[in-house]
Amino acid sequence: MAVFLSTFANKVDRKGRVSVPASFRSVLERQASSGLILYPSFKHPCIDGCGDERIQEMVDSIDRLDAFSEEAEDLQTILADARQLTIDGDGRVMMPQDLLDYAGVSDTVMFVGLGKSFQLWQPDAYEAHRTEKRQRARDRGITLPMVGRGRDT
Amino acid sequence: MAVFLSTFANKVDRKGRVSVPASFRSVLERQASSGLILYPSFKHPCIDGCGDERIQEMVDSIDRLDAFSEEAEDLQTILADARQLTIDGDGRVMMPQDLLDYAGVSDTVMFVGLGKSFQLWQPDAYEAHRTEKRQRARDRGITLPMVGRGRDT
DNA sequence: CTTTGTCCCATGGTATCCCATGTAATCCCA
DNA sequence: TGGGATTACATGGGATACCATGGGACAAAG
Repeated sequence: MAVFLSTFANKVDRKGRVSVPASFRSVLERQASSGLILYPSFKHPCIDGCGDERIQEMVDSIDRLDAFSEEAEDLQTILADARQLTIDGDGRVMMPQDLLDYAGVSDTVMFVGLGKSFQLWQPDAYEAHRTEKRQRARDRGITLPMVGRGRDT
Repeated sequence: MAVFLSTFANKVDRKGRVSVPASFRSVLERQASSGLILYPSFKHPCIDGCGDERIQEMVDSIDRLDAFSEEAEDLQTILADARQLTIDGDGRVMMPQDLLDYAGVSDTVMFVGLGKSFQLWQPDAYEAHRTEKRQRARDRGITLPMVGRGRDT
């Protein structure tokens, strides 16, 4: 499995530790990620996460924008706010308290797979977010222009 | 056989396991799928299913959209709701309870081949769905423009 | 010396593996 | 072509391994 899929609700223990879902860990390992990277989402009250690979792509993408442009500066704040966490021997990470606060997480956090990246949400907030997005997708008549169609991939 | 064809009614045992129809398994194996992927259908009270291959295409397609765009977010809900299941040595998978609930399945589930993908239905619901769709096709006098005739797709 | 993060071990629940059985389809040979 | 033998497949149950989680011990930092 090479992508982050599905959602998992895990507990934050009193020491601030959280188990990273096993399937997410295997994706990260495949990326040769030394750990995982978290940063506050600028669109939602949640935490964005990914592996080294994805951050590298983001850095490259930002680098391609005009230097000193407002857009580039804004996006660079993502990098400034990002935290690199190491996964311990039991598959857990220490969650920074300020990120937990930002997402409103107290004792349970949801890992949400988004393909090449993932998010961490407070359970109720995620449920609301999910329903809204799903409804919107349905209303719009969801379509996905697939790349590689017709190929025998 | 390279496509998902026909329908099969299989039992969900008390542990939540279901045998994947042998012909479906051989299609998945041909795709080099390590398992199969299920997600709740947008349009019907059933479960959509496919192999890794198709999900990978979806991820790539979403990845071409601008990161953080609304469109990408809507589509990512599919990935968030998706589950990757591994097929065990006996050709079975563990069905997630919430997906069973979504489709209204209790003890029997129907595997419905749709060519490049498939669906899982509660038997009665599927029968109703099937007659309705067949009736509509007949009423409209449906035709099918064939593509790629002669190709090995 | 207190606090905070890391490491190690223990535990309960659950998914996975392995083996057994019944049944239906297929094969084989007369 | 019929009928017994064999295989493939779906299904059930018990044993095992994995995973999320909690707590204590140790080390580093202030």
